[in-house]
Amino acid sequence: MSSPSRPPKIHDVAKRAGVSVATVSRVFSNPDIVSEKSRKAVEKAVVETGYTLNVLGRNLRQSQVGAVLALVPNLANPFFSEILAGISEVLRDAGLNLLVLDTRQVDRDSPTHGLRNYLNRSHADGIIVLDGSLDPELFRSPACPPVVQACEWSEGVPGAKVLADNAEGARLAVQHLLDHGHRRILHLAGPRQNSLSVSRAEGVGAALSAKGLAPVATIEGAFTLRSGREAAAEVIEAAPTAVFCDNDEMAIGLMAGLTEAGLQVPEDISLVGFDNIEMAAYAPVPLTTVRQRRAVLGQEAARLLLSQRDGEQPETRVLPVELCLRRSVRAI
Amino acid sequence: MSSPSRPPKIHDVAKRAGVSVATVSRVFSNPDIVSEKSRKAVEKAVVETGYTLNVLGRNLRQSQVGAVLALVPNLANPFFSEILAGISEVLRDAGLNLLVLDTRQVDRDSPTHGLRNYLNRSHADGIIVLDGSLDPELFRSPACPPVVQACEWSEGVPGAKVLADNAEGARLAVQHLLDHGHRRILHLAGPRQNSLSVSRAEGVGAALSAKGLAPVATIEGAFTLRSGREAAAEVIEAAPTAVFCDNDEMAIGLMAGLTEAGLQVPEDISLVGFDNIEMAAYAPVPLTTVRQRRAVLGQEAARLLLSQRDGEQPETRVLPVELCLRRSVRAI
DNA sequence: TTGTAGGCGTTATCAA
DNA sequence: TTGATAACGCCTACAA
Repeated sequence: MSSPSRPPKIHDVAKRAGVSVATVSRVFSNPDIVSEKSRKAVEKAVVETGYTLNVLGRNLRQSQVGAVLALVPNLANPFFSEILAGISEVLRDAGLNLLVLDTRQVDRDSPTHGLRNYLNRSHADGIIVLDGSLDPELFRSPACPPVVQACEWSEGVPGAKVLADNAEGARLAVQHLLDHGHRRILHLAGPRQNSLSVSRAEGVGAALSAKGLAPVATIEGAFTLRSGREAAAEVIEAAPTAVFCDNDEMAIGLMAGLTEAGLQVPEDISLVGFDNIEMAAYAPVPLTTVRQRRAVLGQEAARLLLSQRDGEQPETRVLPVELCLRRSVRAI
Repeated sequence: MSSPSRPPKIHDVAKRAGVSVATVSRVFSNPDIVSEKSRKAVEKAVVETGYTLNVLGRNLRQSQVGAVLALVPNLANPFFSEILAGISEVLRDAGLNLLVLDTRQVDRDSPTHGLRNYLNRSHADGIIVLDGSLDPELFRSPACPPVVQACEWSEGVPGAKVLADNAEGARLAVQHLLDHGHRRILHLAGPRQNSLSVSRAEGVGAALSAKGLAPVATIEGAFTLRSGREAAAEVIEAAPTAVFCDNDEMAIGLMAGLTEAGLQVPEDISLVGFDNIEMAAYAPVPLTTVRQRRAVLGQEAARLLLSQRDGEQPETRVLPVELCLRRSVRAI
């Protein structure tokens, strides 16, 4: 408990406890194999010296970082925070830390400071990619630790994937609209090349084409409140009776835009979203939407990463989604 | 570029380039002091071997982790994600990584697995605390790296602080209500012991007492949408003409609760929030609120941490706030 | 059950 | 400008 100028090392503890450094080390990593007597002595010495394990030394020796890196397209976007919370939870139980990197904030391809330098076994023991717009080549280097893609994805990245059942969710949503008599259905989609947009467009197409229909229009948004609001004019022009939005934020933004233009939801236009963010229930008109469990998605991603690290085969897991009925859809 | 079973080390590069390991090291850390000839040779060898610097070795040698730890009360809460984005940005420019830890997810005081084990120079080069409910003693250990508190805080924690001007924000909000003729003002506050709640209550008190008034009631919420909605009954009972809410989520929740009870905002009750989350502008009634710049707060926190690391004195920085006028307040 | 000793990969010191 | 070498702090055969 004294306050030495230099932090105590394992050696100091050993000397004080009258045992070898190996014994001290064992008390930390595998207490059961050391005699009660030695263990007590070590524990006492640890308290007396104020020793704390130096993780840097251990990590170097064991060639492990003790942390997993999450690659997030936009750290400020609340959509990802719940996923991160799920990831964090599982990692913690496994004794691993969570590093996060905002892929917008990092040079994508600078050879010296770019993303590439993070994809290295000495930087992280594993990587969870939440950004589907990265160059798959980055992850194919032999120096790259195990990778799991979650939520968004891109082809060519090795490793496991966890996805919500995006196509099925979109299909459910549109089917719901069809069941309520809607025929003029508009799709307010995410960015064209985004993997989520692609899957959800599939689901939309599947539901509609079963009835011999197609969207009256597909508008490309940016998954943001603002882009939803800005789409209002174009939506009104296309005169749908219902709109399926690729996420809740665009739906709520569109709701605001429609209201400003004097249209009522759901009387004039029905709306369905995707995600079931908490705010969906508090929107001006509580939003009917597709729930995907973001925390579970994060947990699954972390679990898959751990099992991959333990040598198991990468697999793709598709998480079920379900429709959340509220008040933004009416029958016609 | 060959694919050796074991990753190349600095030694391999040195041999291949016909120089010493020291020279290779210098090419990475301080290229200018090595001759062009040697540098070229090393760079060539690096490419040929596919060498990447092993950060673990460097970190041990330099007794640094290359990362800063952010302690967040609830990683799933979108409020913090923007702060984290600000932190991340500044850290990145300084070549540091961001580790995040959800303080809810970690045993607060388990001696072997608890929070204490993270507050260690071998775990992180610095710590940014966004949780005001932690035991200050944790941060007083000599093994603890530099600390900065941001947003929430508690007394007794050493190091710098960055805060929004909470009292002034609350004062502005209540003054705004007073200016619109309101006299029966209710305060929907955060948890009683929370530092934000305390400061904001001060501001509320200051504005009201200047007019010889006091809140018609103070209700304790939990900063959540749900707690706002649940407060509706109690609010209605107290019959205020206006409510100041300690954050936007509670305000929007309350708005929903009031609407369900058949009251109109702002006709029957005016509402002011705090934070200016993006959703505030898209609430059923666009919410008048106090803006605090969360990204800036995060940036400042990171900057203060860096300057503290460089030996400068810890300081407290109070960031200005401003009123954001929308439609949830009307004159009476 | 315990101790000894070598090595994890890098950087910094010092001398050349 | 360069090279040899000793740390950095810990873990883990291997031997006792």
